[in-house]
Amino acid sequence: MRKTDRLATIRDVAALAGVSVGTASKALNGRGTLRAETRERVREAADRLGFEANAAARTLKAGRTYTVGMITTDSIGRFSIPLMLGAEDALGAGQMSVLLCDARDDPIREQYYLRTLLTRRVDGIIVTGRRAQARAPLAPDLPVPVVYAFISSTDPGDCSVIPDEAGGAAKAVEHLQAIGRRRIAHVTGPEHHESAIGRAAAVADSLVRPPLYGEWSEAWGRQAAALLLADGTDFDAVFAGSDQIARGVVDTLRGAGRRVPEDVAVIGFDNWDVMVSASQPPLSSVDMDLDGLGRSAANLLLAAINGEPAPGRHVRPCRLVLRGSTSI
Amino acid sequence: MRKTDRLATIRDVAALAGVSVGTASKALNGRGTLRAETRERVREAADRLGFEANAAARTLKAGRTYTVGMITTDSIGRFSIPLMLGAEDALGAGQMSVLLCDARDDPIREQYYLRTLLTRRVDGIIVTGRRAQARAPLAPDLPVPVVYAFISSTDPGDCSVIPDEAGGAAKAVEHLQAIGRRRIAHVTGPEHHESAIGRAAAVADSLVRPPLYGEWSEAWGRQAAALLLADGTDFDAVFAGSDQIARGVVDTLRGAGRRVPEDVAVIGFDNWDVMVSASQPPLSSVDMDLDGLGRSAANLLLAAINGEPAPGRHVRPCRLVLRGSTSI
DNA sequence: TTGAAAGCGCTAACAG
DNA sequence: CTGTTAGCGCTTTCAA
Repeated sequence: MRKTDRLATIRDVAALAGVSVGTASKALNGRGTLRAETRERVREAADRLGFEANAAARTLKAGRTYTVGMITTDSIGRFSIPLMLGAEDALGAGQMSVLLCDARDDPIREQYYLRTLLTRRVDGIIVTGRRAQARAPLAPDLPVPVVYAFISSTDPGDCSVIPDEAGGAAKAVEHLQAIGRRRIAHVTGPEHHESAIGRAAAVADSLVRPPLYGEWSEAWGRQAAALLLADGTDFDAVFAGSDQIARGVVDTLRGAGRRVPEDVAVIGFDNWDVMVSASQPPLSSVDMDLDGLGRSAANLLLAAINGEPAPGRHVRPCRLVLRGSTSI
Repeated sequence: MRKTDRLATIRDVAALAGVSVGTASKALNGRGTLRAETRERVREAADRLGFEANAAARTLKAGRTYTVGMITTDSIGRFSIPLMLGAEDALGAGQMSVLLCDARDDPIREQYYLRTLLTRRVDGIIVTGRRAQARAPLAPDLPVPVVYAFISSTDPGDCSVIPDEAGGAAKAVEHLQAIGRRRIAHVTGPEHHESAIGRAAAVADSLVRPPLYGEWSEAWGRQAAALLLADGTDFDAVFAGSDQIARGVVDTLRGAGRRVPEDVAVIGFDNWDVMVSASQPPLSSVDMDLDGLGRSAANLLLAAINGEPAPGRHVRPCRLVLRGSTSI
């Protein structure tokens, strides 16, 4: 970068190169037909001045900002981040920048950000959130394409990309069965939480007893495991609704002398590195591929921006990652 | 938001209201002297058309974008997030938007993003990263103000906001001493890691034995605790370099029959909610106030944008959060 | 092969 | 009190 104080304009470049601004523009953008020597001279001048074309001016002319807005409805957290990174990655490859908006569960903030994004004429908007759940559309009839990622829109005409949580849960239980477990317990989050419900429903038929609903915390995992031990449930596997729960379960089981995975195999959900690797033994877990979800969302958005919208709910598979808690 | 397909321009508004664009502009921005009735009529027209002023046009005129770039040098992670949120919060209050750039430890990416931000004529840039460490400046002589947050710039003339890690460490040890502990061990991260070194140096005089350096992981915490138990060190407190390490320490101590905090008091570092609350007992920990750091950085950037730069390293205090692992 | 000029949407200075 | 006009920086016809 050069040491200018005011950023150079194309007029400065043109002047320094001794050409008109039109010529300078062509030279810098490889348009039109210019003498190679002229082109070179302009490039050099631009270099010397540390010239960077003013995006606002370009936008004004082109009607495109090459910017998308990313709104996280609830605060940015563990789930939104990989999503955002995936999206940012895919968008960056297409030279798009990302405007970050953290609405923090506040509808007022959300609408404020929406207006900001509209004012800035973003080419599109990605909406994401902390939990995989349907939410009301951002606003009716927006003049730019919108893609919902992780969360989905209640309007089926909107474009949403969501993980196949039920499928992931099924995979977990199928694996437990494949390693010979038949008495599977399920410990998961709150009964009013869509993810907890959906995953539980997907595995209900294979459970040795009704799911235990509680919080998404290690403490609940410990509590639930104690409960299972206390009430005499005969179980040889636990499918946990989150890695935190799984870890609590594992700790308590081992504390009570049950071997993991020999006596009880355990599978978590989220594949959260910190949890799965700190657990003893390391946790097998269901990975929702948030990164891929974000990338998908970004690509769907890019397609929509280019006039090829793909409305509807796009469901992406989860994958099972196996570690010590299910393999001996 | 209205159902237009192309966003309305001020000319549409003016036409609908039956006034000139100049008048419309004044009406919408509360400038000049207009009849109240006219003002109202224009406002209504704007409303009906769902008009949002084009930011690019404004930018072109005003020379300001009301946008700042946020570059995370290493990938966005646990430390950058609260920072970013704090900054975004402070900036949002000033109507500034944030362009997110994740450079992922890749200098090429970083320079690419820098150019993007310059092209977009951001009013300023915040640079942040995963670890509190000095780094080379983004580039020499940038035409916009830059503030480094959490990480700092090796150029003392740059503006950096960093946590007082040494102070935080001192606080931790002072508290341990205040509750009567005299034989304090220190288990921390890699010996080549600035944070580990700085914190260890700050407490060296109060330690019962040289610090144990290892990884920033629970596994290392467990290992180190086992080591302390095995080599016969007589200790009644452990100051851990991270909450993860602390948690590993606690688990192993309890497993070996030492009571926490009765026999050994433990303090962690980072005050990472997931860790401190899942630990049994909950962990006392040093909080670097990343959120406040981000807010500070944003405010320093805003000041610099307004022509009042505050170069140099700004050190912000850590605070000790007390929980069960140090109080009986 | 190059230059001149119009115009993207908006604001502000100046006329009327 | 309102309208006209110039100009922010750039790209893109259209002429020369």
